Amino acid sequence: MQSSRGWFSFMDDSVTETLSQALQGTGEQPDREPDTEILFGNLRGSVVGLRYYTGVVNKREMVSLVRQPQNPHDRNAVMVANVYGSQVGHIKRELAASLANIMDNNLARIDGVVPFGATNVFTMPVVLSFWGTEENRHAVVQQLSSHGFKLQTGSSGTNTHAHCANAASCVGICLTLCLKNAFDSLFEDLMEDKNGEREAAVCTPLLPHQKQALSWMCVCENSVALPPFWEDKGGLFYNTLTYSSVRERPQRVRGGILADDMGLGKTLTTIALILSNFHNGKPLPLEKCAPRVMWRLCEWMCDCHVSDQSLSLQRPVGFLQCSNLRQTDCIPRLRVCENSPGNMPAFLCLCTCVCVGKRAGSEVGAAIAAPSPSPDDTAATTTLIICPLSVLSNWLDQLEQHVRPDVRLNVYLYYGPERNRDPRFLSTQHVVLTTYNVMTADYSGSGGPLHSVTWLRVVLDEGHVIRNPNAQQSKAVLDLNAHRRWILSGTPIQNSLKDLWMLVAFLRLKPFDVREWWNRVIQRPVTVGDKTGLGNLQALVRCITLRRTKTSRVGGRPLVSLPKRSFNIEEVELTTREREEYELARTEGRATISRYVEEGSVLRNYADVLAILVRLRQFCCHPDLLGSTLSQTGVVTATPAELRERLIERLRLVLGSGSDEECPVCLSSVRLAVITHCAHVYCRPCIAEVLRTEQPARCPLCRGPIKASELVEFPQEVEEEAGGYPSENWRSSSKVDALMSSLLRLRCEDSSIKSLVVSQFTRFLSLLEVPLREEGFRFVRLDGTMSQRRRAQVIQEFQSHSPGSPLVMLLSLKAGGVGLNLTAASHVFLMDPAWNPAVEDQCVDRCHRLGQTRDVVITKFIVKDSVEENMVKIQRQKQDLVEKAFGTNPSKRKTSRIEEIQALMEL
DNA sequence: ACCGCCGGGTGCC
DNA sequence: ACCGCCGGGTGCC
Repeated sequence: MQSSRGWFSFMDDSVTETLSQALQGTGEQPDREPDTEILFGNLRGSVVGLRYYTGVVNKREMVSLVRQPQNPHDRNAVMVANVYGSQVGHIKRELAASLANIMDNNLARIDGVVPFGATNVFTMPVVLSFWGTEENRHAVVQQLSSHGFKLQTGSSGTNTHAHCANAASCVGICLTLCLKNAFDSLFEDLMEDKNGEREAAVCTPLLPHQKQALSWMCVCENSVALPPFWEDKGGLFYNTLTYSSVRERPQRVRGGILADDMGLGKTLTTIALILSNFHNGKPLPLEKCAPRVMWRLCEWMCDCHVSDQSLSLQRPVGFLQCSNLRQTDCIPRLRVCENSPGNMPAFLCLCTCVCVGKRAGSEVGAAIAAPSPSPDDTAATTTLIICPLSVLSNWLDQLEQHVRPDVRLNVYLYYGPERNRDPRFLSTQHVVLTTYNVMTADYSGSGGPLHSVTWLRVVLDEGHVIRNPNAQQSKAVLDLNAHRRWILSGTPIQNSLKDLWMLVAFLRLKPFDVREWWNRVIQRPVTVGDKTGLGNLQALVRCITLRRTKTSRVGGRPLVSLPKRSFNIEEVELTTREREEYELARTEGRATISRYVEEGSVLRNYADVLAILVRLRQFCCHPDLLGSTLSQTGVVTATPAELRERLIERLRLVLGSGSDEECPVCLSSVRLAVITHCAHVYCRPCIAEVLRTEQPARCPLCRGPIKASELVEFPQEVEEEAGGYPSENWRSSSKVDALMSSLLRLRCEDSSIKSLVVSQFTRFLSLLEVPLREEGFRFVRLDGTMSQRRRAQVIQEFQSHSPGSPLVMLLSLKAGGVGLNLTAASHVFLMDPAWNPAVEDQCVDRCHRLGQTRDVVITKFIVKDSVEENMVKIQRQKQDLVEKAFGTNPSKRKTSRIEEIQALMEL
């Protein structure tokens, strides 16, 4: 179930990057991507030599220009090809000389459209559009005019979005924004009733939305419909966007993108698809066998051979997590595998996960391959599933769990050094499961066993990982042979349309699998803000994608009904003694900060300010939280270098405490924190973007010069001084008391209710262990310092419903990935307010999600009359601010930040 | 190509 | 005739 943290941080970074680009985007950065290109103008030219080539075009058809530097007659030759790549002719010599120069120096991208005269015999006209970055405009115009050609500018061209072309401002911030909105609405209609439902061959009953997805997938696989934008024009097939036509029917890939939110059951639906839609819409013929659990136990017990003499087991082939087998039965007999992949729990064992013998290999294979009178190519019988390593065990678990125990599905785990690389063997399996890494390693640019098989179906799990077309794994994936192709991904579009191209290319959606047509027909029009382009994109996505979110509704009813959740703020009164101490610290802090405000040096002493704020926030939780390290030291006497050192040290302490600080660039929680020389904290990707685009680079907060080499890395999770607090020296606090009385009351009312206790301060979690232990609560703790393995253990323990299982989980606010599943808990106690409400929401979502059976109650403790109260007020305005921040400039944001601090300190 | 260009044939009106 | 003009041959790059 747990998705690797790595993928999520990857996603978050790229989101952050987009955001930071959006915030800084002025369109002036040199970027060769089509997004930033503008139209220089159009030029009428002619295509000659038509009679020598077979390529034909239609009226208004788009054509592409291809340089032919090796042409023996003219090294400037520019070939003209139609959408399908057939040569139509050449650009006339004189013009070609000029174009060659522009193309070879990459000064502009040149699109061609044949406006009319498509049936001419000897030559035909072509309208060329020149696209490039503003900085190259002059060179292009110059180059053309030196050959006596003049670009036509204005809206007279045939290009539909020419009117937008001169508005360079289109390219910058507003563009990114309108794109973002566009993405949001891209999927709007996708959750609608796609088709009826279909019965499944799995033993787990499918939920209605899963049945719906299954039948949609079956229709996608079985239908022979044309791909979008193609029309059958009596024998010829005509593309309504490129105006091209072909004689052979353009094949629509049998497959698509299942883009449901995480947790809606993409894996289960896919397993059901494999079982129920084999050839000609018939289910996969499966051999009956003894219930599989017995098989498994046999395997465990005899290690590598089985009592049933008719089957002989393969050699060990990989690693298998056996979490849903009877572990207690098997564990004593397991061999612990020494070279198991690092992030898998140690209870993994070397085992055989498939039993394939002579019988299974030959007879079953032959039965499946029996000839049938259908359009299906029945030679292909195997489904290849490729997934990240982190979800491999999930697939095995789910196959185990959902396939009826009395049938034998041959699943081969293509993983590990001993894997069977024989393509003939692989193609006799029902399912071959492997990882992107194994596939890519095998491929290494040319082929490999997986590329020698023609698969019935290829499934890319977490398919967004192939969004970078330059990555080896993407190239390898494109080169697989398959009849049906599926992408499973909760987030098919991460940050740009470019992500989608790779998916479309994988699905071989004609003609967009060729980058140029994708760019010309979809990407550039959409980027330039063309309404038709966006409509086309929507139409395209709609017919290859099914996406539902957990809030989607189908036919007016919610897709999945989550239990209610309620949110309370519980005000905590400090004791007189605490209040005195707090006021002392506050007055001191106020004095310091108000001095900075008067001097106008808040941002220069930002680290100091943060430290003061964190100190007060910690005080609200527990007076012992503030380590001695945060105490005030002399300020005036320090040299600038010492001051800087001190400030940076302060920041390290602030971050080290677990405090959820905000990145001034992306306005969300700092991820992969780095500290600048001038003592400000940013996400690494955010500041990297500043360094990349600004010359010379300046700190977005104080405008001081920054250098990449001077950034101080801050380790992701720092080990706070470990060890609990000795009970003798321990004292309580008002907030601790408030929590404990809630927990005790809950346990009294219903001892089966489990709670999450969340704080951003890891030390606070340690402090809380003492009273929990004293009151006899069984609890576990999950924080960022724990190994992947330990986390899995803790989660499993907490999620367990057995009588002695923990009632409380102490959870650090930022621990764990987004996918963390803590549905055993139905109460959430947020011990301290975070800057970023989204982080709190995320935390709550860990238990308020699919699988939660109880109503969820969230309690947030806020100390009355304190910074915390002010933080909550600011939080309320936060969403507003974030939205406005898109339109405001950095200096405005800087001011609002100072105002925010003043508000916090009531200055 | 119902063009342009080339180069040989030709040569007052 | 070291030209012009005519008309056939010819034709992408």
